[in-house]
Amino acid sequence: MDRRQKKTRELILKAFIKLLSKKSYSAVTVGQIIQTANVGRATFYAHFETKDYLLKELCKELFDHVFDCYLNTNNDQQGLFCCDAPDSTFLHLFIHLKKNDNNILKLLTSENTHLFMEYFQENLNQLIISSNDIIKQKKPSFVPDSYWTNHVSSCFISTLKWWIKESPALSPEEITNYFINTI
Amino acid sequence: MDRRQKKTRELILKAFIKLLSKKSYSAVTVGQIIQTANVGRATFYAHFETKDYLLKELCKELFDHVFDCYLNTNNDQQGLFCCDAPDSTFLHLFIHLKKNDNNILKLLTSENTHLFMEYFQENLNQLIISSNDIIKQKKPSFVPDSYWTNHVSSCFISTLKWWIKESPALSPEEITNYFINTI
DNA sequence: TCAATAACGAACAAGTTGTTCGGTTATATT
DNA sequence: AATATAACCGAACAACTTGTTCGTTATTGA
Repeated sequence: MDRRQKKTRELILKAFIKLLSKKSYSAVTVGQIIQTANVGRATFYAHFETKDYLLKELCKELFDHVFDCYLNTNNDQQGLFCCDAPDSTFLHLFIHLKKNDNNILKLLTSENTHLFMEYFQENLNQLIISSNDIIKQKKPSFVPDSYWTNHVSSCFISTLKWWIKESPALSPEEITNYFINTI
Repeated sequence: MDRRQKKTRELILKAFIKLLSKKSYSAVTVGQIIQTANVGRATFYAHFETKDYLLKELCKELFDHVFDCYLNTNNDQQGLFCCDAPDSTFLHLFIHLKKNDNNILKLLTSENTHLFMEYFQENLNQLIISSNDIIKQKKPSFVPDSYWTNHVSSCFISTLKWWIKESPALSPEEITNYFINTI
């Protein structure tokens, strides 16, 4: 609605991302955020109940973007990635995550994995359930659905973390290959 | 050495465990710990540099215990678990972790997974390298060693978390079965 | 017994979170 | 263009953390 709201919200989110690229989540203080964003203290708390909510909102924006890209398969030029090849879903995710490297991936590096993971898992559950990805068909019959979902998303996250930390030079395709074929 | 030191150390560790069973790591404050342990503030900081170090020490004690149990295969009565059956290592771990359920497993429930995981991974690396577990032989040739180690320990942790959260009634044997056969 | 050493606990600085409130500025509407 | 509304400002605030200091007291091991 109000232009001021959007502006302030974006300033805060960008300041947050900027700070997250320099230090870990728990090391970022509200004081630093409002200083970086050039925003009043009361304003911050008018927008975000707490720092955790800020992270959650950030995750929400990121995943909304990523998953929107995945679901919009009817776009013209984007058919390159959005095809019916069975393992394209995860490649797609790896590609998007790699693109925004410095901004997004820092969210995985430190102790704040928990919140990120929680949000990611929700989305991934949806994705796995609603898709016909090869991953879904690979589920062994002797494990419960929830175990399999949990397993897949955990492996995805750990692969992502390993990628960033150990071998950032590898391509999304190679990482996808590791991911799919170890499962 | 000094009896007082051991006593204080144990009081602090026990107070910490007690508090961890009620609330999450980040919600536990040093003030609460020293109050529960009946120990002076300065004393706490004489023993542990910081709260993170306290957790690390706790992890160290736990894992030393668990891994000692695994390595001491020459005990008399304990041959039940410590055999040369290929997948006994992880079953062993699941059993030990299940035993101390309320104390240890709470460490995995919340946002402090990171520190726990870090410490666990160190130990697991050692274990995987030094053992001839079936897990080691299952490594696909196309992935690097470090990726595989990371993968296995991640899956172990996520299985553990799923176990606690979703199906605590399952036996260690069943969980081990899930774990081994999805990898 | 006695010197060393650990624990006590109060007080402290420095930093953090989240709230309040009166004043200022931008916005949407008329 | 004028105005009511809503957002922002920012200073001040209470409450709580962390980690340190230091003089005093109690325990230990030799």
